[in-house]
Amino acid sequence: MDLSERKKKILRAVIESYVQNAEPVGSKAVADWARLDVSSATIRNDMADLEEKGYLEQPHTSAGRIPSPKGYRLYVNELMEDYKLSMQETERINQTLRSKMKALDRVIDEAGQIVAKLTRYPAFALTAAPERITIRRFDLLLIEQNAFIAVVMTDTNVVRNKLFRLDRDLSESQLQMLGTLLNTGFTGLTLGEFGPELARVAQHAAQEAYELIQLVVTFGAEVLEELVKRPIHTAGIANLLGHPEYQSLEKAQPLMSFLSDEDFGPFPARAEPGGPTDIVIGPENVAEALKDSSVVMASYDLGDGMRGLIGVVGPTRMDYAKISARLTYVAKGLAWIAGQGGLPPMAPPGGKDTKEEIS
Amino acid sequence: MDLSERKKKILRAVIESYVQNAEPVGSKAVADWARLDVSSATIRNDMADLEEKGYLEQPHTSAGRIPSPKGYRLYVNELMEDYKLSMQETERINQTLRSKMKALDRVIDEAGQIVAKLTRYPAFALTAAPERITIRRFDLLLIEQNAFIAVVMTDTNVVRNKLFRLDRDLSESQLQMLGTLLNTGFTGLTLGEFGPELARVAQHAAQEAYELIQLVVTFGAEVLEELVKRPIHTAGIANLLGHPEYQSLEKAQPLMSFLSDEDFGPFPARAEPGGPTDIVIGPENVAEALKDSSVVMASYDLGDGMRGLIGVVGPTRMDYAKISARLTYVAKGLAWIAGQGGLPPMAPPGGKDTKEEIS
DNA sequence: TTTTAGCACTCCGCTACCTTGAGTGCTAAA
DNA sequence: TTTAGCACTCAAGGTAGCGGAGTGCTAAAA
Repeated sequence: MDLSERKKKILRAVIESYVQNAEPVGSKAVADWARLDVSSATIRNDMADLEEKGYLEQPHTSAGRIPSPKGYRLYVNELMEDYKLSMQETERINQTLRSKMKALDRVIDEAGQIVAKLTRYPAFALTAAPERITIRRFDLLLIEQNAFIAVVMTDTNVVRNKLFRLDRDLSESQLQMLGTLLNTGFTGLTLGEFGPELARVAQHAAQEAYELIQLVVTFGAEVLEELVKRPIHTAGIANLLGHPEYQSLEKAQPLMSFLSDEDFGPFPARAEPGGPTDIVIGPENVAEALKDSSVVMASYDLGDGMRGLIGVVGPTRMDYAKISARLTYVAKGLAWIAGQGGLPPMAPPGGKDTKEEIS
Repeated sequence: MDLSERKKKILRAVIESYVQNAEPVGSKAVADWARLDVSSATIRNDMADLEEKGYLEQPHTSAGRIPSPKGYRLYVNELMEDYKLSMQETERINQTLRSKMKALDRVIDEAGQIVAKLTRYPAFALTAAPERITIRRFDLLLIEQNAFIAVVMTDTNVVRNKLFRLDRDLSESQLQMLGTLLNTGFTGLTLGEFGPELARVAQHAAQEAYELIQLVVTFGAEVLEELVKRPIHTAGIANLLGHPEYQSLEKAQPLMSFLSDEDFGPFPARAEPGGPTDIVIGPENVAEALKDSSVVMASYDLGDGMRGLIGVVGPTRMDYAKISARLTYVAKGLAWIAGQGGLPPMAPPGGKDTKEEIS
């Protein structure tokens, strides 16, 4: 089932031409595109063969060929050359990351937007917490007689706070006691273990104290839940419309709705942090709405067991090489920021050398 | 320039039919819709008059009439009857608000999504801080020898935190001193006043201490900046495609891009908190991309000088009454949540038979 | 055996044309 | 002032014809 060198070149030419022009590619076009010193008739024969083998498709007789998902897959696995980011590109990404620099939380929220702008495809970003995430510590700050701030920190170093107002007064020492209770009773517990422990405490503690405990513990549970549920942030959904395959509303709408739906299901994030991007082509997607589209995603390490995932969704006709390169670069930048505790990268994280490329 | 009673009825019939069916309305249809005991010919004459006066428009000769922005304006100001939310609707909104209940911060972020789902139009949500917002207090929590959490709270009771990691160790007492410095030097300052004060401190303080101060103060400035800049959260942009006026890509795309653009400029939020909704029809909008669409928004009070704004964007052909009622209701719910310090409303905030006031 | 040129064939996309029907404005009568 | 009648207009939808790109096949050339 091995393809001859020439056929591979033809397949590659078809894909790259189609990626650029979004139009079926004819034998003549291939002859011009790839400098194979054979006539279009020869290429025609080879293309017929490639179609029979399932790498190419024909929208209709007398149209050119377009790559099939299988064709894209072969391309991604074997034929694709690494795309080198140009100096301008890396500089642009660096600047964006630097200017958008805020608390890491926000960076991740905004990573999607950055990627969407960068790739002109809709993007998504999410963070994945380890399954057994727990609260590491509670801190309580009295700010008025009847109001305090609860600050909780998970064992993955995520910090969240919430302001509580009560209808009665509270002393500093009461608050300290409450803090001690929380830190001894409710740290190191996973989400599911909160309920039983809370019930146990309900028996010992006074009614008043219990109410406070419940309040703060509930908040802690919400934090854990949010992290475990890993909500997906999407950005640049409107970018879809810029690409010809989504010009017809019937094509665009389902995908847009799918992406708008806050939780489009736990992605099968196979990609290893820091590793190569994960490319899922057309029908390889599980979600029905993605069957005609491709997903490219990069995973990165946030430290403390937390992982981040950013990716884009687009037509199967994507410049996988370029998108991959950019995603990887942004992912590296984010990991860098996380590792540095918030300092933006002042130089390209990966240290790449540059090659001329068409943008 | 006063219209006869019959002409008003005709105008209203045209608008309500058009809102429902999205198709130009003919004289015959009006005759059926509104039970005026006159023939279509009579209505035809009146409609011609209404067109001459600028309340109706004709897409082309031999089509029915559609309302002009001026017509909608008259309708909204005088003809529209208050829409009563049904029991099911209020119950549904209540449930959503209750189930989405989290820290107020998140609620506001999600308010847009709730509204988008509720109205089937794209929605936006933002909060507006008073101009002269300041930091009320800093709290620093040591969590490891070389890491601490900074918690800042504004005078509008917004609380934000950030984790700092250092490359050297820090003692509890050092941190306390730092906290005192911050709380004496940098509370009560507006964004612009940070710089000079920081410069002043730079002269007195030791290099080491200054670095720390700068770190935390910068974070405080970021918080203030975020609140003042009031970023707009949008949701449900894909909802646009569900409406016939955005079926053609040329119409939909500019608006979608506009809405995707994180900051579509400071809205002229004329609406008073708790007051009636603000309705901006078609060309009344300043933004070019909105000239063919309408915006309905409701403002609400978040306490401490903070205000929230939620709204939807849709075709000029909107059911203004219904949308207004729903927005007002959600806005009231949010104000309620804010006022109650985070407790979800267990009963409709306004009473079940609430009549929404719309001027 | 592989490559090439030639040629008939297919089918999409475009334009031009026609038909249909809804809705109008106008006129003259009630 | 209202109504009925009628000619007129124009968008939408359907059909026919064509031009062109690209194919598969065949037979000759390398």
